[in-house]
Amino acid sequence: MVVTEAKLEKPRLSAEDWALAALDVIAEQGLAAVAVEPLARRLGVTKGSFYWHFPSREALLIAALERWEKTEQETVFGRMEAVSDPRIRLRELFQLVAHEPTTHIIYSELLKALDHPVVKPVLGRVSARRLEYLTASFRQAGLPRQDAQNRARLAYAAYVGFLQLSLQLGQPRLHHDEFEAYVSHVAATLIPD
Amino acid sequence: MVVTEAKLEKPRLSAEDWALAALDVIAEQGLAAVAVEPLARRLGVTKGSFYWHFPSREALLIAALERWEKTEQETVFGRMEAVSDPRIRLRELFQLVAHEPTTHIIYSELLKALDHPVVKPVLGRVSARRLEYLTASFRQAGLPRQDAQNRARLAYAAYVGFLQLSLQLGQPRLHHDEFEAYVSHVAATLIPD
DNA sequence: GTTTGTCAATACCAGCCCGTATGGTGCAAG
DNA sequence: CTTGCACCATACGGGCTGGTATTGACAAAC
Repeated sequence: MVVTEAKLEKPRLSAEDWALAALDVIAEQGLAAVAVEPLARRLGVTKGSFYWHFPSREALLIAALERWEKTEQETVFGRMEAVSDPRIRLRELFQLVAHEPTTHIIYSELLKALDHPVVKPVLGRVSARRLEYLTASFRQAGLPRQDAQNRARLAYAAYVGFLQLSLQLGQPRLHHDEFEAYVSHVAATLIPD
Repeated sequence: MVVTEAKLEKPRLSAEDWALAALDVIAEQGLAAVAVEPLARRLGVTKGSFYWHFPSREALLIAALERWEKTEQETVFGRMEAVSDPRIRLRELFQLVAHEPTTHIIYSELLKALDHPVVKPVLGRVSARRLEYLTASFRQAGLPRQDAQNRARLAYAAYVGFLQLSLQLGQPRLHHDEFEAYVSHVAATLIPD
């Protein structure tokens, strides 16, 4: 064998390992917590390792966000492209928030770190893509163009707000049945007949 | 005269001056930027002054948030209590976001700082009060209890999301006419006939 | 006019982090 | 076996911040 893929014994990190670890920290404690030394401790090494793989902390953030943006696009859009009926797609979107929340947690954390110049363009692209997709879905559902655009803004704002309120604030602490009822209500309210 | 109220010549700060300055910094650069030494520089004094008024940085945050919570309640609710028609109240709420955004900027910044243990209970109370108020308004507008609660959650999530997207991300960069059209659309969509 | 209380300047230490410089491992190819 | 590369440890300097301690200026009260 050319490469021994036994990662458990000798960690021997790669740049991608650092990027993944950074995304983990973002999901757990936010982007501000992505510091080199704590990350190194977390990975069982020291800073010396990090500065071999990356020239600076900012380079790590860029790499991590780049990676997240790719997987995000594949995950969310891949799952939603499969559904042809636009009315059901919206239900799927809100379902995803509760049932597979990892990507959305990172999105929510990045939303809190928009001050950082590296984050803003990434989230700008992601949000714009999602908004366009929503607008197109509402058009397919029968709304005229202006209404579809405004409805998409409303729906996406509701998505973002619900993320912040539930993940960050833990405010509407809904359990399963309540959540399903809420999703149904949202769908009935926002999706045209 | 007992007290010389000439604040311009001799600053001679009080604890409230520090709290107000802290709120300014929160609105401008977020809660993380509220540091003692930069604040002192901003006020033209040094740390020695600060630690006479407050025992710690956290005490300053508590005082600032306490003050914000009070004025927030007076401002927002005072403005909304005046309107009797619940359907118009929602329009007013969204209008406030655009036309008098200072309080909402702070709310948005605090939303980004929910990690901090001091922030969470404050925003929890504020959000809960607003949600209750919204729920009551929707009930007054004719919705049954469950629907009113879910509609309030939806409306408030849309409010929060729009705040984050517009203030932080600058994503839907709407000018006046577009914004008015969006508000009308939201009202038409969320408010029952 | 001395005392007291309020507010502020200065100096200082500890903690955390970024980034650099340099030396030290292991493994794999020649 | 030794050379080289990939990866990591150690040590250091500098910056920024929180917090403490001490002293100083200035007004009002007595």
